[in-house]
Amino acid sequence: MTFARPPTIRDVADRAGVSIGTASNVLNRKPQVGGALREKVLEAAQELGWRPNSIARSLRQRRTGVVGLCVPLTGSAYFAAMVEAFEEVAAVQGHAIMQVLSHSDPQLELARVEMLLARQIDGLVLVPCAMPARTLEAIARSGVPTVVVDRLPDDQRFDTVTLDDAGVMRRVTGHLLSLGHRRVLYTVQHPELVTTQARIQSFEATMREAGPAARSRVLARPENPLAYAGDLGRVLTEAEPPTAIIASNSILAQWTLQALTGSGWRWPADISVFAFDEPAWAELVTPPLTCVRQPVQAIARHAWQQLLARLAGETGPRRHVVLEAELVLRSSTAAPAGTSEPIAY
Amino acid sequence: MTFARPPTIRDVADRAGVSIGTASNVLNRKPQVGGALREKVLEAAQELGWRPNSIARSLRQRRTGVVGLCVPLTGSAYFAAMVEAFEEVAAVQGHAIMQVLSHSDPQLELARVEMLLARQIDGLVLVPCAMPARTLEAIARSGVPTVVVDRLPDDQRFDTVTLDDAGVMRRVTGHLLSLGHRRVLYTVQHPELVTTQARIQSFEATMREAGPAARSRVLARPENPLAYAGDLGRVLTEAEPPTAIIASNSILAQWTLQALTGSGWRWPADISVFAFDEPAWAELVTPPLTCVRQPVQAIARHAWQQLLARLAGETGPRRHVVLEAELVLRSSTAAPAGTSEPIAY
DNA sequence: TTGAAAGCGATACCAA
DNA sequence: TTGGTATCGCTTTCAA
Repeated sequence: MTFARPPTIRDVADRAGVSIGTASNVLNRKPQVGGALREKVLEAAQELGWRPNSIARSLRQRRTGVVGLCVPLTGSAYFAAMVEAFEEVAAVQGHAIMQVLSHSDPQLELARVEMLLARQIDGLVLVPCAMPARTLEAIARSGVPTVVVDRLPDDQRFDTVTLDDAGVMRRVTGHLLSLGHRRVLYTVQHPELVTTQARIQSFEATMREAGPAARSRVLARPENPLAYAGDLGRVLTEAEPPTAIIASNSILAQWTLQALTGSGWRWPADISVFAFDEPAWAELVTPPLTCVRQPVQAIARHAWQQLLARLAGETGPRRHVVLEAELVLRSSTAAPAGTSEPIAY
Repeated sequence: MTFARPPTIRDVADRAGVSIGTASNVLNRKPQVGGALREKVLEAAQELGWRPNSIARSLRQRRTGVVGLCVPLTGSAYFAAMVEAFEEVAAVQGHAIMQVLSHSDPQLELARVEMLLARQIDGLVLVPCAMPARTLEAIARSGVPTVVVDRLPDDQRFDTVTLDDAGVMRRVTGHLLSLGHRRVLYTVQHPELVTTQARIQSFEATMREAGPAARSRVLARPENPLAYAGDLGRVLTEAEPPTAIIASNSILAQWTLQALTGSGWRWPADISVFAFDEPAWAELVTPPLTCVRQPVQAIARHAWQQLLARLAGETGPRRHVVLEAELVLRSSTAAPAGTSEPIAY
C-alpha cells in the first residue's frame, strides 16, 4: 500500500487541464470564472478528494483565521462558560480558537502567549493573571489585535471588556448592610488582581460609609480548603465575629460552604454567605446560595465584536466596555441573628 | 508612524552578513555551526527582535505541532478536567492544542473536525458524539493519527482509550443490590452512545442476576430539568417505585437532586442516589453524593502517550486501553427504607 | 563550515 | 477570462 500524499491544487489543475491560477480562482469562488472550466475543476477536486491546505494559504495571505485565547484555567464555571461562548461565536465566521491556560502564573502566561504569537494568530483574547506586565508588553510589541477581558480596566494599549467591580461590590455590600450586617468578611484568592483591588476598595469604602459600628475585614490568599477552613474557624470564633462572608469566586464559595459544614455552622442562621460567580450547584445546596451572576455571554460577545472590528482594520481609539452584573438573591443571606432593625440602604 | 513588518530570517541573515541557510542553522541550534558567525546571527536576531514564523516552518516541514481536540462540551466537570489535562501534557513538548466543541451534534462534529483537518493538525484526540460515523470516516480518510477517547471501544481504525463501562456499572449496581435495593432506576441523556449502551446492558444483566424480585428501569433522554423532574415525579409515585437512582453524568445528577429537593424527597431516606462523574459539589450537598470517579488524568495521559507514539511513526496494530473507575461511597446511598436484610453481593 | 537554490501549497498580480 | 510567475518565510539538500 502506497501512501499518496494528499493532492495539491496543482494536481487538481493538471487533472482539469487548467492552470493552477484558474484552479485557485474556481476553488475560491471568485466571480471571474468560466462556466465550462469551472465544472471540470470542481469535478477534478472532487475526484481527487482535494482539501485546501490552510497553512499554505495562511502563509501567502498573512492571516491564519486563528484567534488565541488565554485564560487562567477552565475548571471554574465562569471560564468554562467563557470558553464555550467564544468557541460558538468564533466558529460562525470560520475562525478557529487556539486556547492556552496560564494557570494564573505570569511566567507560564508569557510562554503560552508567545507560543500563540509565534503561530501567527490574527487576534488574541486575554484574561490576564495577576502580574501580566511582561505578557502585555510582548503582545503590544507584536502588534496583534488584542482584547483584554475581565481584569485590567484601563490599559491604554488595549481594548478591554470588564465588569464594574466597584459598582457590583457596592451593591453586594449594600445588600448585606441593609439586612443589618455590620461585621463582614471578604475572602479573596488573588489580592494582587486589579479586579480584586477594586472590589476590596469598594467593599471597605461602602462599609465605612455605614458608620462607626461597621467592621470590614479581608481574608486573602488561602492556600487550600483545609488551611482556609482553619483561617475561617479562627475568625469566626473571635469575640466579635463577622456575621456575613463574601466569597470572591466560586472556588472560595465552595471552600467556604465546606468549611462551614465541616464545623457545624449553618447558613444563613449562623452566618450569611454571598458569592461572586454563579456555580452550577448554587441551587443545590441548602439553603441555596446568593450570588453575583456575571454576564459571561455578554462579555464574550463584546470582546469578540471588538476584536472583529480591529481585525477588519478599525483604528480608532481604544474602547473600554464596562458591564454590570446581576445579584441573584437566594436564601444564604439573611438578617444576622439578634438584629435590632434592618437599615434601609 | 510606519508599520514595519516583523523581521524575517532574511533580515537577520542580512544584518549578520551571512546566508539565510546559515542563519536558519544557527537559529535552530544545529551543531554544524561556527562559533564566530553564530554569535553575529544570534545578536542580529536579538536586535531585530526576530520571532520564527511557525506558519512558514510548518509549510516546509509538513508538520504544525498542533493537535486537535474535539469534545462535546466543556461545561461538564469531566470534560473541563480532560481539557486541562491535555493542555498541560501537550505544552511540555511544545505542542499546541486546537480545541473545538461538537455540542453532541454529529453535523457540527463533522464540520469542526474537517476544519481541524484543513488546518493540518498533526494528530487528533476525539471524544465522539453519539453518531460519529461520518466524522470517523473523514478522519480515517485523512490519515491523521487519532486517538478516540471515552466512547467507541473497539473501532479497528483507531487507537482508543475507554472506561470499562460494563465493569463499572456492574460494581455500581452491585453496590446498590448489596444495600438491599431491588428496584433501581437508571437515567441517561444519550441512550445512543456506545458507552451508555454498555452501561445499560450491564445494569440490566446485573439486576437480572439478582433474582426475580429485581426490577431495572431506564429513563432516557430528558429534555431539560423541568421535564426530567416531571418524569421522575411520575415514576416515583407509582405503586412500586424505585428505591435508588443511578444518574449517568453530573448534569443528570444535578437535575436529579434538584427534582428531589423540589418535590420534598430526601436522599437517601426516600431514595438513594448514585452518580457517574464526580461533580465539584459532590461533598457540598447534604448528604454528600456517592459517585463514580473517572480517571481523567490517566485517560489524558494514555491518550497523549499513544498519540505521541503514532506521531513518532509507530505503525503497530491499534491499541485499545481500558481503564477502571473508582467508586466513591458517600452518604447519598443507603439501605432502602423497610429493608428486611442486606444481601451480600 | 558556509552559501546558493529548490521547494512546501497556496494566492495574486499581470500579461496575453 | 485564462495562464504564467513571483511570492509568503522558512527548511533542507547539494555544491563549493
